[in-house]
Amino acid sequence: MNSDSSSMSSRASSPDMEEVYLRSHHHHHRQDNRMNSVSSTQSDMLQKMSEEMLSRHGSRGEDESSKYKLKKQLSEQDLQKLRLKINGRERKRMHDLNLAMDGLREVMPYAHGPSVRKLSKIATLLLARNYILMLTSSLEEMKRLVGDIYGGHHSAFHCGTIGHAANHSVHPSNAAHQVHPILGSSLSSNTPSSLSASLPGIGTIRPPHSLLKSPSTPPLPIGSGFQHWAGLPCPCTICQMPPPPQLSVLTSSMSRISAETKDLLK
DNA sequence: TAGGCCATCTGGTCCT
DNA sequence: AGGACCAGATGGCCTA
Repeated sequence: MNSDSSSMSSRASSPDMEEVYLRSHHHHHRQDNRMNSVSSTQSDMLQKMSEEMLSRHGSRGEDESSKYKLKKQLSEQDLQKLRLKINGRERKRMHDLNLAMDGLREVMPYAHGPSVRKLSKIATLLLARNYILMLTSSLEEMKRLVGDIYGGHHSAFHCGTIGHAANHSVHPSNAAHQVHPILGSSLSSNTPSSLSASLPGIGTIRPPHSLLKSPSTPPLPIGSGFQHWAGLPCPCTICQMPPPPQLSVLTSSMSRISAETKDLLK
């Protein structure tokens, strides 16, 4: 499954393809050859197309019939140009969609790199969904815990004043800060099952054709190696400095999750 | 070689 | 009318 961007770009997904094609029918590329093979019969196809349109829609109203008669009246070359124009738009649309998919992959807590195979589209979407569910759940739990402990007056203090300043001598990405003291053992004791209980979607990467089950379906364990949930960020504003390079402390944990997810998706 | 994934083409439908 | 969106079909590439 090699679907990296280089291969993608090699597939003539450029919006300019249409123009290139219109200008010349000399193709050297694999994809171009395919297009050429398509276009070699294109005249026949277009002829068939217009004939089909007429026969298929012959019983329709006068408007539609005249519409297709009008289309029939277009020269073969015009029809071909129209088809290529439409194809080009569709290619561009799909290309943009793929760019958006790449953008989504970039912000996913997933090991990136030249040696790492890119997530498939379906895996990207499923992982993104689980990631959002996880973040939402984390946020809710964070709010709940802060509310429980400080009665909703969290903003009036800084966590450094309540006894874990030592941990703040390093950036939150430091391992010493992975389990936030505020959250204590309740979080560090989180097991995959408890996480799954609060996060029905997490760890539910499924085999093909059962990929889109509802979150209420029993989730699969995301991997035997995932023993605890650490790495929740400090909720206080001082600790909320922008995490380099792009994600929060959750990244390390989610990287582990996604690495195991990737294994499941192999 | 089968299956997964993908890009592309195509016709239909909906929207502006 | 033209463009956007969608889904089906097709065929190529890659991996187990």
